[in-house]
Amino acid sequence: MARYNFKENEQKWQAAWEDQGCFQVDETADRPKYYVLEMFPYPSGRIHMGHVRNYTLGDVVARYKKARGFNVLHPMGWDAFGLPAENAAMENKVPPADWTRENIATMRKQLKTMGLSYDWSRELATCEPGYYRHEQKIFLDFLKHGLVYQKESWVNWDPVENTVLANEQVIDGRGWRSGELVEKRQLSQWFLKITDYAEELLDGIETLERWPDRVRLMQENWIGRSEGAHVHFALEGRDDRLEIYTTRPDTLFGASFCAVAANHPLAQELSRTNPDLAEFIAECNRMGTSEAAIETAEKLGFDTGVKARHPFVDGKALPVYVANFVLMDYGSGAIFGCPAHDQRDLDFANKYGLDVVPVVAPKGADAAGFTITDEAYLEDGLHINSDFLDGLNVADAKSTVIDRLEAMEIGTRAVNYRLRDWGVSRQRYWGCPIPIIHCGDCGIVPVPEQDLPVELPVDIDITGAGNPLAAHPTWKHVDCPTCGKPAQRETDTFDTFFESSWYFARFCAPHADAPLDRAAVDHWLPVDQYIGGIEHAVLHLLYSRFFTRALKKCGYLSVEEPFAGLLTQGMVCHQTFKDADGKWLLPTQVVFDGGSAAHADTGRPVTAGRSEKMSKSKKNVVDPEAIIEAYGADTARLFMLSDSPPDRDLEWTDAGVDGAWRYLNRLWRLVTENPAPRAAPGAGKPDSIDGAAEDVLKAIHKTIDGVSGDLEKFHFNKAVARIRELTNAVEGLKDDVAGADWVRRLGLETLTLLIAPMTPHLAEALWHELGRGNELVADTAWPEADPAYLVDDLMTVAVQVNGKLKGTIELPKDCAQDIAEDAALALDKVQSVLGGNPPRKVIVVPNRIVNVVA
RNA sequence: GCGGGCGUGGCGGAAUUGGUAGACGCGCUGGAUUCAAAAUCCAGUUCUGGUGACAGAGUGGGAGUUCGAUUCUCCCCGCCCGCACCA
Repeated sequence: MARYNFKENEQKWQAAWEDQGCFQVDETADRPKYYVLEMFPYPSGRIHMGHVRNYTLGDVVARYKKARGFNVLHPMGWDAFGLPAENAAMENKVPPADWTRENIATMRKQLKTMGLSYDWSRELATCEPGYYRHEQKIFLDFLKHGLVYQKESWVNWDPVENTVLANEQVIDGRGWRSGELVEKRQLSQWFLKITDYAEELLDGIETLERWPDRVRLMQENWIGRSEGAHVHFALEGRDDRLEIYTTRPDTLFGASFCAVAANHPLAQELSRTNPDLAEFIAECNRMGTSEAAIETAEKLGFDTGVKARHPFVDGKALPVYVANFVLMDYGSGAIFGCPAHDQRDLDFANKYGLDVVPVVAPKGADAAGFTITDEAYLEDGLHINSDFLDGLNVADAKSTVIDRLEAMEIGTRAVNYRLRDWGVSRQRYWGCPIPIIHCGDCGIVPVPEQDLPVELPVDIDITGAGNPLAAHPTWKHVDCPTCGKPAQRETDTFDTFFESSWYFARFCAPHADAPLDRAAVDHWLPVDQYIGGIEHAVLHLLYSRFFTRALKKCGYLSVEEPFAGLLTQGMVCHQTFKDADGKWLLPTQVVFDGGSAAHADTGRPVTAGRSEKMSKSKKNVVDPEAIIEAYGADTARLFMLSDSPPDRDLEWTDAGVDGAWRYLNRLWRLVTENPAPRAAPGAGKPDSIDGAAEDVLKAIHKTIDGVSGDLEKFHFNKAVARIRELTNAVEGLKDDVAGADWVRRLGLETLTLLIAPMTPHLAEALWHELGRGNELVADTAWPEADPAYLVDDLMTVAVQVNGKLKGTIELPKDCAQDIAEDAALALDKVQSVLGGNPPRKVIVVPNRIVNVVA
């Protein structure tokens, strides 16, 4: 029995695709466009199973759409700036550029063994000046259009990476890469005005119908829109006013204090003459922002002695505290506290002995007797103790009080967002230099466009201490482009999410002189289908949506949403093992003897842990290269698609891989060991076809129909199941029935075409075996289902008595209800249950079911 | 705390708008082939009882709507994910 030779075939057909330029695209094709994109990888060194899954999913979509007649753009590139290159430089004394380029070469080679249908002529790497010079131009355009500003601000400082992090990069108070607790520091930073687009980004979510609800919701929460009011409190003995933000202006009559953040200008000012306050503020800044820190931290306040005048109650003055739970970067960094209707305010009031005045009482409650002790009342109700608001419900009171505040010119209706502007400055070497020059006389001077790119210096010493660009002896020293006097370059580089925020647009014309080629982006964008991990739900995917709008403002493109469809794939998981000492073990270090596992070398017992995401630290990784070497790319691809829906986690199992491998060989044998199908193609349908062959013929067309639908909806696992079912049917077809050869051949051709997007090399080999000469499946159209074969003349109808299945009957399609009823009642089992009595009722659902109610 | 999702055989997972639960695969059992093994092929495989035909139960648990519920409603349990001192 000849096994399928995957090594020979995979090389052969990859070469054939490349020689014929199968996957190179152009804009002139007279076919509808389809842009499918997978999130490009960071070139960390080698591809991992997550890549294999991601790129297999994308490749199936790309090949399927191509077969369906679309002009498919399917590019690949490298998200090549980032910290690991600098770490490698420190450890191995290799320049980051060399390290990155070597990794790219390795990973490109690995990806090519997977047989992915990329247009490699469009490959790009973000660390090359040919890419980032355009990024610098875009930044300067953003600057011109008022989308960029610099400001001194409190930032998240990662003490391990020695750099600033964006809010989106702080997970649970820790750096998203380092895992270290983030500190607050004040630095001068460049910001992109993503908040200008908060409303648009929020509204745009509605239009993203082909995005997972989960991601849409996460972005919605991240943007965090709330409606309320800004209110200005006059301060006793001072000229300035305190501006607070509240979503409950209706509770103003219950106010008993005001509080400002530790970093609030008022707190800062007062601390200069008050050492105790200065110490309190310093303590606040030291406090972590992690979950644990927040949970355990006491709500602390420091009474500044300043009093705020109540806007409506003459003579009522509220103490102004500095409080550790008030955030400077939300609202205006100041609040008023209404203890009766906010739990945290209540806790604070109880701690510091402040008044608790209820101003909303449940409908029908005795207003005079309604008191609050240790649980705040948050529900709707009617206002009490509130002068002109008394008797109103919460919504009406809000509206009324804001009208009054506006009339008095001490407050305004306001919408507030949780979203912050995107700080893009990073104190790193391996990133895109920010094209700005700081001049003592002229201030901030953009690098003139003709001087772009500002290239990274190659002779760099990376020590890990501080910013290497700032430490370079000459790089930062330039003459001011405006006045010619000595000046200094900006030594910060961009956050690496900057590069990935527009690469999908660059792929449309990756060799253009301008950042984007208007005709090309107008043709290709938006990306029709984007595929990648859920971990970018609020980072990359939100930044890209913002960038697209910003690029539109600068006249680069016309779309607002970059990704029309989004598929978020699950993780690739694998069993974990620990030895007796609790140390993680590689799967290869474990041997199974009966039901128990033992260490391969020592024989000591091993505990099998739960399946978790493949990671080096847990030692449960499987190297794709080894799998492709042992089984071939098609086996790996098929396995990735077979077992789990793409958005769910996938459990890697050796048995599953074996199963995929066995199926490939089964199909191979079915084609190569059966002489009849190898006859020349194109023979007409024979006059006589036996019923058994006719059934297979119907199965063929139903499978085409079903698989097409599954692939449209990305139900790859169901498509594989259907293909295997058809394989069983074709294999089971007896030789001696009329028309068997012809039907079998059609079945094998169909199977070949249907499986081609998933196992493209095998499909080419089968196509060749089927006598197709030099025709490539990659250039062959998707099969069409003949509607005539999709319907059956006879339907199998289930018969139930009182909802319990008693048997099935064969009925002509769409037959009369009384015929169905009679046939069902004629069943012995139905009769025995009825016991001679007439049925109380019979429900007939045509072509599906007859339910007899006894 | 807020928001969202999920729960189906030994396992991964299928089941149109409510209409034959367990497709397809993995694993397992028995058999064929083989000197033997691998590979391959055939048969079986939700659970319980029964040699068997068959009977009963069954989609996390409990109630409800319905002729009929994995699917819809309510309550509870368990697991997972996101956000989190957001005023």
